Amino acid sequence: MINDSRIAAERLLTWYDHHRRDLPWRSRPGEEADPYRVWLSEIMLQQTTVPAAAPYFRNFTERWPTVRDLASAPLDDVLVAWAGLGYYARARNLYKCAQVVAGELGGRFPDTEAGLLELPGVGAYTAAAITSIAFGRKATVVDGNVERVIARVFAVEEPLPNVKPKLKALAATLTPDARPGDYAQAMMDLGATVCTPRKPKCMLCPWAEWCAARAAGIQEELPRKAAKADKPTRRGVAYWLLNPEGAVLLRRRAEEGLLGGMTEVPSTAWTPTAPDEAAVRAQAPLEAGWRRLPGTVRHTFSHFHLELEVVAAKAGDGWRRAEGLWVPVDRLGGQALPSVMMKVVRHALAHA
DNA sequence: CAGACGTGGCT
DNA sequence: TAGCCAAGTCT
Repeated sequence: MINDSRIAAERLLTWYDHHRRDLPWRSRPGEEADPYRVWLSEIMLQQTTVPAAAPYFRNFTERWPTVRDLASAPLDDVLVAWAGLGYYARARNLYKCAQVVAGELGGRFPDTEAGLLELPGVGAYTAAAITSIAFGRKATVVDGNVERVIARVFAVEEPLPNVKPKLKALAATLTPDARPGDYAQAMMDLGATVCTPRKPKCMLCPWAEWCAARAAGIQEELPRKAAKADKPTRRGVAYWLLNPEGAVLLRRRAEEGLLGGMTEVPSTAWTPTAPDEAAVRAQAPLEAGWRRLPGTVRHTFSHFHLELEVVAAKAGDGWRRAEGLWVPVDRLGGQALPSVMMKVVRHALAHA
């Protein structure tokens, strides 16, 4: 058990100094942090791995070097740039947040947790991360990594998510006054590289000698988690429609909800049982000689599986009556197509 | 407050 | 293969 939090923090920071990773959003030692880059990276990293976020971060910062640049961009450009990263509400909130900061806040991010918490898309974790990393002020950062480290060090056996408040309170008892940003990143790095979910590398851990879970031999079992509900399957039919000019019919999804504001290949509703012939005809964007393409597009969202059949047709003279936007096939890359829709596109291109 | 909300990589 | 997992937030 850790009985001297000051010594534990120093030990962790020393470990961090020797194992600091070079990440695109991380400032060099001694270099002043840019709150915009810290904020942008933290939003992108929510529920997202470092390798997945890194290229997006590079693209965003190259295109929009400041929060004012981002706020000045059309929302659709931001959604196109975000396409493929997932959790699209983050992109919409990112844009809203940029408007607020560039507008009423005069281009400066709040430098307190309470102030940051007011911003769209910024919750407890992100507020603490920006406070400590961007502004060098003390804050207790608790993400999934930190929860795991704390659950193990203190051998907390109650399951997540109910035990979150307790883990945060325990984490706060360890947070030092010195080097807030480095400490926050050290805790997360420790969880990401040493105190990993499976096969933790306890031999490399700066806190191994104080770890209660390790002492009890239960480090791989912690943190315990409540069982998750299994995912239902929904089914639908997507419509691949080409006009005489070789353009594809796409639509913009509703601003709220799943894939909100993103572009899609038109489809029937996604329901537990596949739509029958009549339903497919009724929901088609146009009367046409629809023919079924072989195969199935499968995709898994956070809370359900999706199976899409694809039907294809060439639109006749009345093609202008279809609702949506016609996009030439070679310009689909400029659309805000989420991954599931990219799968549909690839499937149609391969089989149509 | 439990459920909605993406994706890709790893085991 | 099927499930688990990643620097969470919003409603």
